[in-house]
Amino acid sequence: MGAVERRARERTEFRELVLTAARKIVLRQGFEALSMRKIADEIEYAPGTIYLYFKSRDEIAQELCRRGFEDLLASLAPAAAIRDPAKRLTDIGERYVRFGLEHPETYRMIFMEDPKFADSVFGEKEPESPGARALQFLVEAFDELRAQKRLRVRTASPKLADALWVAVHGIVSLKLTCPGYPATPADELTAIVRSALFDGLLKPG
Amino acid sequence: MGAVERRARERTEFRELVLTAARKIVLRQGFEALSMRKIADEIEYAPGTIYLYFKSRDEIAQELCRRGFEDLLASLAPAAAIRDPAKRLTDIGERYVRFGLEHPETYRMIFMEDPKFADSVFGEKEPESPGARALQFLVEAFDELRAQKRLRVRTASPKLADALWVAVHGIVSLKLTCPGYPATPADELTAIVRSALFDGLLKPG
DNA sequence: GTCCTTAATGAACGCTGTTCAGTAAACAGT
DNA sequence: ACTGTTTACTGAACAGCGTTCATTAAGGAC
Repeated sequence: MGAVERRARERTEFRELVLTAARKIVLRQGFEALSMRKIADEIEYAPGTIYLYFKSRDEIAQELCRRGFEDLLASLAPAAAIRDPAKRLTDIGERYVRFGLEHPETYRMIFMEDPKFADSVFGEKEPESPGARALQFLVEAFDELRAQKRLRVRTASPKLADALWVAVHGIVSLKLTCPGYPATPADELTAIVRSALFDGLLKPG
Repeated sequence: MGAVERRARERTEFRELVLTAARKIVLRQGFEALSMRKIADEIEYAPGTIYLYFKSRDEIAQELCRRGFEDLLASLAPAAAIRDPAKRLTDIGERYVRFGLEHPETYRMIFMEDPKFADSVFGEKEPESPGARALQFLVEAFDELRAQKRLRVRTASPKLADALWVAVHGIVSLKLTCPGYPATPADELTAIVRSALFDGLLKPG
């Protein structure tokens, strides 16, 4: 009898229903406006029902973060096709900033709210948390640059990757928080940071 | 008769009482735990009373931001004594990062929450909002470098100032949101960013 | 002493996350 | 087909939130 399987399927279907509704609310009204009662209204169930499928509001938010981060990774993926590691890093940076500005609510949720939400992306000690995977992408590019003897610093690749990450994150998060500041457009900031980092880190030519 | 003056004084005294209590709560329990009822409890007044002195919770939060930013500015001030503009910029960056990490709740409140809070620092169209004043501090240093012909880029000083700002902000805000990431310690990140920016922007020597 | 302005209250409204006793429907066993 | 049990779901309830407002108590003026 497939009763057990059917229940499992219905369970994931209901979770999907909730997450879809939650995502819709976050996109339309912002993360802070996400409430269990609004989700319940949206899917036409009583508020209590959601707690039969999710432990808490935080679990829903964390799942949204996990998926949002997957979206971010997917938007960076095309850069992998670029052979030259320096150009690849540039492309990743530009894509990262673009994603953040085009999906402000998603980006806020992952990188600017409570640490416990970011935990769902970076937290798990697994060797391969989604966040660690993304960073590895950067680390490899720096390793390639080093192998090609194009780096003029001895700084370890993971540290260079972190530095690049904080820089692009700074651009996105400041733009999302301070309306009107920084006055310089995001793409110009990205270009300045890129040129400064690369002219500073790479050998001429 | 000084009745009018006395009322005005009592008014600012009560506001001060509220703000002090609010600050205490934010520091002890975090910004999200700040509530009108907790403030009322702390100062031993009814919740409604606070509304006779503040328009809303947001007004209190904005005033806390304004003061928090003044504290940040004050913590950067000693850097002004440094003659060499490059060393001055380095010192400002280090002080900025240190302030952010040592006052996480204050920093969060100003730069990572709702844009309306940051508005109290950067918003007003006055020529001299606190935020604009702070940025001017950076702009002047870059202007000095340019006057000394030590810059190897033509990029306008305000844009270079913005770029430096987003970089240090990136370090602080990522450290505050992602526990454990970036793995590289903040001071190392600061050093990498500094060296990359300066080696990239400044002429050798 | 009376009047009037002002300060302060605390109950109320509608919202929040979360829990839980109660109900109704689906299923299993005979 | 009927009973017994498991399951899904509800909606009322609790504690807390920001905010408003009619009501009360106190202070100053004449």
